[in-house]
Amino acid sequence: MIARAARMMGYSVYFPIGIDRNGLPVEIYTEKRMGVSIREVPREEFLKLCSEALDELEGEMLYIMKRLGLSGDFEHVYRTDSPEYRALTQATFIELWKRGLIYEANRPNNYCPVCGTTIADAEVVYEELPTDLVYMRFKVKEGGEMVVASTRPELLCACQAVIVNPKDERYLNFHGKTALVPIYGREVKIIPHPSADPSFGSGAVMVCSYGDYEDVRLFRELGLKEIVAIGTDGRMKESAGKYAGMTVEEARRRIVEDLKEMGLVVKIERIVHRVPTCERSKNPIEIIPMKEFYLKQLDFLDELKRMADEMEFHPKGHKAILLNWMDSLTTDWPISRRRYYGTEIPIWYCKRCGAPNLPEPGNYYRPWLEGPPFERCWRCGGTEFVGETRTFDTWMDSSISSLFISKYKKDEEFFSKCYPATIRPQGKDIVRTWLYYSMLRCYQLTGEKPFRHVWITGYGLDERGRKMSKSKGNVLDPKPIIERYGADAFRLWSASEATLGSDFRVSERRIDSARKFLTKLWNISRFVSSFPIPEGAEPLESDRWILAELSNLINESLDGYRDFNFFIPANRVREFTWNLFASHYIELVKARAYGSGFDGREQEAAWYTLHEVLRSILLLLAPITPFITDAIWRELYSTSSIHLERFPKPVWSTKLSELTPKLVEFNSMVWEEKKRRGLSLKDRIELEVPEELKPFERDLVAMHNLA
RNA sequence: GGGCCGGUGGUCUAGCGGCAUGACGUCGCCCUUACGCGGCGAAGGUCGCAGGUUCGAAUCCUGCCCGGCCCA
Repeated sequence: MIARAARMMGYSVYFPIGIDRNGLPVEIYTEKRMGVSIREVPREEFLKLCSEALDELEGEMLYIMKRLGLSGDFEHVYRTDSPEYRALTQATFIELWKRGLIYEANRPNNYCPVCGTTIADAEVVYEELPTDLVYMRFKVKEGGEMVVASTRPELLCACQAVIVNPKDERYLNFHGKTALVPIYGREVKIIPHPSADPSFGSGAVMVCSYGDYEDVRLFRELGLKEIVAIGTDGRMKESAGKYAGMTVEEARRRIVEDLKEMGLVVKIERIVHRVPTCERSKNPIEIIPMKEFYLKQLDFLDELKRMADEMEFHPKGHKAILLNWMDSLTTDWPISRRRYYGTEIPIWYCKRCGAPNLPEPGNYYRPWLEGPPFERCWRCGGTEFVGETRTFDTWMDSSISSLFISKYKKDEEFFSKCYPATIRPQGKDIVRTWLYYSMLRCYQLTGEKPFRHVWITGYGLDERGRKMSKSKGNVLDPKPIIERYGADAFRLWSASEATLGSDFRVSERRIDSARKFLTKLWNISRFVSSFPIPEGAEPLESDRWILAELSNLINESLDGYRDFNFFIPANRVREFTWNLFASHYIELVKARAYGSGFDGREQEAAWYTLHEVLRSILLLLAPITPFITDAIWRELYSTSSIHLERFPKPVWSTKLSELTPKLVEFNSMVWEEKKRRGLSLKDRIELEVPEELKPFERDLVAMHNLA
């Protein structure tokens, strides 16, 4: 709709179609679909399976896009997993590496044991889950004991401190004393710290590496020494003692049993707790220190916020989602992933000195499979290398789509014309990823914003108002719906269901009512088409009235189109067409159009106006319902497509629209009166036309058979 | 705990300072020569709650309640 509307506003439109094929979701889908595990199948074979699964999905997607009438360039579909695209991702990495924006660091990170990889904060989703809050007895070395509550008792082995709120009177005399960690017997300090909430649990909190981000912060702040409790396989490490090798859940269960036996459990409370989970696998994540590559982002936030001000948001309010996200960032972006189906990190390490060696940008490199395109290590001159096996976060690819489509580093002239892109359409759920990362990466590479307008839609909700998601299984397959109701009905429904940016409920009944409007439009066209199209005519007063309303309609619709808010034209055109044009105007001029009681000049005026209004309605609807409008257009008005036309202009005076309420009211009054008297609508009735409506008198008399 | 968005007839939705918009559904009547996938009409609302500003508030302000999303 955006592309079609822009074209009708006179812009030359470039609408590339791209399929994002990288990343975790693909791998997880493939594992399920093909019944394999990424860890059991050789890498090359797994990649092949992914690629096959993707081809299937892509075929389906492209079919739906075409069937829906997307007016993009299907001749040149691009894919983010093509060698050209990946070469660009790698080239931009190499460029940023050279500029020192990328570094490797070992720090606690979100780790999904199921996916087997580090993930970024943007990929973490919080889930309310029931959890046991275990109240445990800790002996105090200096005498006495205290109760510590935790949802993660299996992390006792990594406990390095106990904190209490400084104002919490229960623990005043424990400040600075030493607690003994149950089972492990390690001595840890009892530290007063404001982040302990006296109202949660016992008010005493154990600080472990790492139960949550708070722990990470406290370890840093208090200078504690981290103990790695959980390994990348999701199992307890040696530091857990007898629990080593168990899964986290198993260890938790066993350690609680043991504590109970030792009489150290005071009570267990069932609570609902916010648990960070992996957006892809839906499993709880662990915070595990790992060595990963990072792209600097914190240093750029001020500039990015300034850039956000230069971009126009549709709707305006959704810029806040982006700014909120920027404000919540506290670490740089971890960009390396321990997965297979993604763009490879183009690095070979020197076997002799370990130095990372990067190739020249421009080609697509697969270091896990191929040798390096150079002979010697830049640092020590070594000649043997080992390739990096990790891949990039998929957003490293997706975030530069606006560079790829504008032929960045490939075609200077084209790039200078097409970058920044005019508009980025996307859902509000990927503001923190696609939108944010695009801004970050494109700014770092070009110093410019990636696009001028950002167009953000809401979520699709199911009939009960829940957000649709693949994991909840409440997603609707658009294919059968399009087949049942038609693409135009589906498009019209999607445009008129909710205003831009707000969530919309998917209901078949409503899609069906959009279809009914198209039938109505079809029938209106059939009626209008039964009259010739006069070259020109002198409109009568009632003709000028509907033309006045038409001017209003055009103005309002174009306002909507300029904001790319299709809700406005979709609903305004529907209302105008059904409730004014069909109900009132067509009825008003039917007699005149048929020529009964009017002369030829007057008849032609009606014909002219009917066609003029229909023509405008079709043009105004063309971006929203391209198929039916084009069919009618070619039948009636042209041998060429409606999609080559421009929007109509509001050339008629809008003055007479003042009379609309009076006219509508009068017609209703007559219909009601006839009904009241048990008259047929054809029957004669004695009624006076009100003074204001005198200009329409002859049409009104004919319409209602007034005496 | 903080932020954002929303709360309007049975359902959904517009309006965001001046008689409450439209759709779906419900009910009744109607072969009116474009359309019964239709036409006309009707019933149905203390516009989340409580205050305040104003000649006037669904609309602005304050507080609260409920729902959703995001963040800590």
